[in-house]
Amino acid sequence: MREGKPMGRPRAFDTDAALDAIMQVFWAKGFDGTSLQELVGATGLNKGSLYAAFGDKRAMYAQALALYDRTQIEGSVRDLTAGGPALKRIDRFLQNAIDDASARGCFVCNASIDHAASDPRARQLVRASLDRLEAALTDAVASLRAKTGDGPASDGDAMTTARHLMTVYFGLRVLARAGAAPRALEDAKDMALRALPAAR
Amino acid sequence: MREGKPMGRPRAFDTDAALDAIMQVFWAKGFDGTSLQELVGATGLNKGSLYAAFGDKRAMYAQALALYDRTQIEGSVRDLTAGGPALKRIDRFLQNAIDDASARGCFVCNASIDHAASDPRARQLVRASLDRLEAALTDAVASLRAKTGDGPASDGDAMTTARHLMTVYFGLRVLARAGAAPRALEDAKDMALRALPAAR
DNA sequence: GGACTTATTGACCGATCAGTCAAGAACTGG
DNA sequence: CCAGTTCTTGACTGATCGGTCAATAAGTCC
Repeated sequence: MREGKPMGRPRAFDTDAALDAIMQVFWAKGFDGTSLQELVGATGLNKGSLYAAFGDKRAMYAQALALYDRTQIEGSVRDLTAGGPALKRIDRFLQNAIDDASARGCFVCNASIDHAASDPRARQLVRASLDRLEAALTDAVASLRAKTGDGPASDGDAMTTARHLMTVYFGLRVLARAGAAPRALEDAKDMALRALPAAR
Repeated sequence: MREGKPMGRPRAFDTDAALDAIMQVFWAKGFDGTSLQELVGATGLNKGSLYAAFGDKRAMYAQALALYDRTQIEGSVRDLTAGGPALKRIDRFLQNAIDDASARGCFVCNASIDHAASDPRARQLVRASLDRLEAALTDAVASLRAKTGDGPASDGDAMTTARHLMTVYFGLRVLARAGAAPRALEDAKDMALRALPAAR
């Protein structure tokens, strides 16, 4: 389905591109820090079109979060579960948080503090992204253990380790956004990697 | 100095109590999420008095952050550097982040994402609090190593470990605010503690 | 070519935003 | 008492907030 053109006047703009622009602004400035005017400026659309296409501000934020999950989180998940040495995959994952030059941090992390506390829909999307990340990290840790043959390596242990890594990841995101020295962040990362079974 | 009463009409309110009320609101709702009206409501003062006593909104936020440092951060620093088993002190420090029922999280952590990115003054205060925490954690880790006699225990190693713990702390704060299951957070905490020299 | 449907546009809405100010009240010093 | 100083109060500002709407444009369907 969805074959023939819909009736009525066709959209004059690319919905995906507009949502991407919206995501960039929310990502950098948060929910309360972003005004409709800024979204108008970033997308080049006018207010009416934005509301018609995406709904109200909360709905725009939710869709921006969903887009972040579909692109950025999905990218991290793919990298974490791809081939190659698992230790390297995990290292790169954490290093990305340190190297983020844009200082926007992680949208999911920002949303956790910014808006997820007051908006159930945002909270739900954040939780979904966190679960996906946790699963991907668990996968990476499990393949790490499998390779090094470090005991029976129950899934529970792998998940515990993954949860630790995810906590470190979000901590790095916060500290990076606070302007911590990269050296301090790399110290934290190194210590986290040293706690991995393969590094024993 | 500051002996005789000042001239003019005396303040009818307790400045410290008012600032505490201001801190509570900013802490829970962030900078952009807080309106002057809410501060008026929380303090019981009217706008004019607030501006006369604390300056504009940014200045109020900065003073609220400073108060947080003087009270909450100072409390954590004291607990971390107090007597008793160092492992227990560190454990309690992390557990506090997990047990936070108010879901306000840590004001410094919230500020890092919320406002420190756009306000140099706030950023500076955040950095100061982070440094204090890092120093206290380094102290706790050092006394941990000293007790277990785990090698020469250079200060550099202790600081590296402290940075890891601080990263975990902030990660826990974010995930707790996002509504993560306490079990997941305790898993992360346990893994972090297991990486400590005394636990080897 | 109408009838119908949808998108665009810019003006418009009331509410709220951060911030100011003049007038009066409460104090000290003489 | 009066002069000087500071604090309180509430009304007020212009700007901006999120959100709506009627008029018009651009398409499809018959």
